[in-house]
Amino acid sequence: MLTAKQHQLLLFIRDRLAETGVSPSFDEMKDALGLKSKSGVHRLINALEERGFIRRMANRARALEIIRLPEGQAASQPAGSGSNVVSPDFGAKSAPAPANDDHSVEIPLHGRIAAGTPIEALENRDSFVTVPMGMMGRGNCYALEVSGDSMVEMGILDGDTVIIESCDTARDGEVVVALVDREEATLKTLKRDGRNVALIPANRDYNTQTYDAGRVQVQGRLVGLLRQYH
Amino acid sequence: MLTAKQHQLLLFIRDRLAETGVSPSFDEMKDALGLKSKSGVHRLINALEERGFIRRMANRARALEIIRLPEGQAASQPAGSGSNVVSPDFGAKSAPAPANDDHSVEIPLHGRIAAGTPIEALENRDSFVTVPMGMMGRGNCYALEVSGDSMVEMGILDGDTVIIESCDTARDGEVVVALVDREEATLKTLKRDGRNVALIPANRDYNTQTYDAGRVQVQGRLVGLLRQYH
DNA sequence: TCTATATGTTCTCTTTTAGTTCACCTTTTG
DNA sequence: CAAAAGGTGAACTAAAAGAGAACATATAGA
Repeated sequence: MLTAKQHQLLLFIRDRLAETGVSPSFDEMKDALGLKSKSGVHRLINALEERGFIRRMANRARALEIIRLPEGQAASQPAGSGSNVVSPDFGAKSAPAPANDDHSVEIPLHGRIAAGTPIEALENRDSFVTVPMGMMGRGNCYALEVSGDSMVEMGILDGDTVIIESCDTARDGEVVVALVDREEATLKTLKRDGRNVALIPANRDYNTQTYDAGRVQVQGRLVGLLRQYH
Repeated sequence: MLTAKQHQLLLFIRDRLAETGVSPSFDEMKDALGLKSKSGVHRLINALEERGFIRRMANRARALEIIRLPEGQAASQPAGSGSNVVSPDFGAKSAPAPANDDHSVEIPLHGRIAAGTPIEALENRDSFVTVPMGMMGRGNCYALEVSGDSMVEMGILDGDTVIIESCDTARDGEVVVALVDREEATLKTLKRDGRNVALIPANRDYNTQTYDAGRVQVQGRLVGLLRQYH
């Protein structure tokens, strides 16, 4: 899964975070790995992000976060709503009224989904997302956080939260969560072609992958999307 | 995740909250960090809010609240409210449960917005949209339905519902609802250029419109987006 | 209602720190 | 061998941080 250097860097970041609570800068990581240029670090960081081990805020200093660790070691709590989140108690002045009836539901956030990597199983069962009722499908739904830009041309951006309705079949042209070889979960448009199944990204920089139908398993279909701007 | 200063400030706020139950004022934070101006504190607070470590109420004095702490340390309970802590009653919940608490709010759907046409005033006062709490800004919010494709390259598609926080100013680069000549409302990225204001679409087929600042009135800024797939 | 005080927000300017990209080279590995 | 991973250095861009002042807003009391 990881190369030696990537692994080394990941552990260094973890230690720094645990010790000081502050992520290391590229220069510090460069020194820690004994490198002389930080562009190497840059590439390693990209690799770690692509593989779903860390998350970071684009163009922000020291904004790294560890999402999981390779085999064995326990991952730390991800951002967002962990168990220690406390709900605010806004005094409602001109504030909109809380929706106390059945206009919304909470569904579990099962993790992140990226092109070419498994869903992080994110066993945090205490991660939930509130979703407007109307956005749910009929079946059982859960949420995933999108990682990567393989679907940008369909308006699905990195960081978006997608609502997935569990199902094991899909119509041609639907966007689905597909598991390939029981390993890699991806969010793609599905098209069938005889015995083959095509998983089509919405980004010119990525290629359509075609597999034998037996290798692809549909896990759900896209029914909604939430995005927050900061 | 955090820079040294951000981390330092966060811990200071936590300690103050634990000791006195009251959040420190900007001046106190300024002194605690050894600064001579509180504008720096303001920026740090914004960074902490953006990263999801604290929450605050707009224009309220000493209204900070710690949501979580960086790796390791446990978040402290907020002063006044012990009752509204998210209860860890997972396990029995594999089916989505209705959200009967304050995780979502209903905001009015004010109509549709398109490039170059006024918002259809949609005086249906009975149109509401349910929105997850976390997606709201701090101010007064309302929803609009997007019509047209002038923002597709930012992942805002025809038919999407956008959440707008009412405000009359915006920072450079923010996506805003702008009223031109008190007539045409559009959803665009705003950039200032001296006396002029540019409204930039996210679609190669549309042109940036530049107006004298006096002709453009900001009505709100984009804070969230909802999309349903059928 | 007016006003003083405390507090929070914005703005501009400057310096420092940090992240990104690129061209090119070397090492490792399937 | 070829591809992928790793490494270097430099130029460039952007964010963080500090200062100081003007302005906005909330609250309580006259």
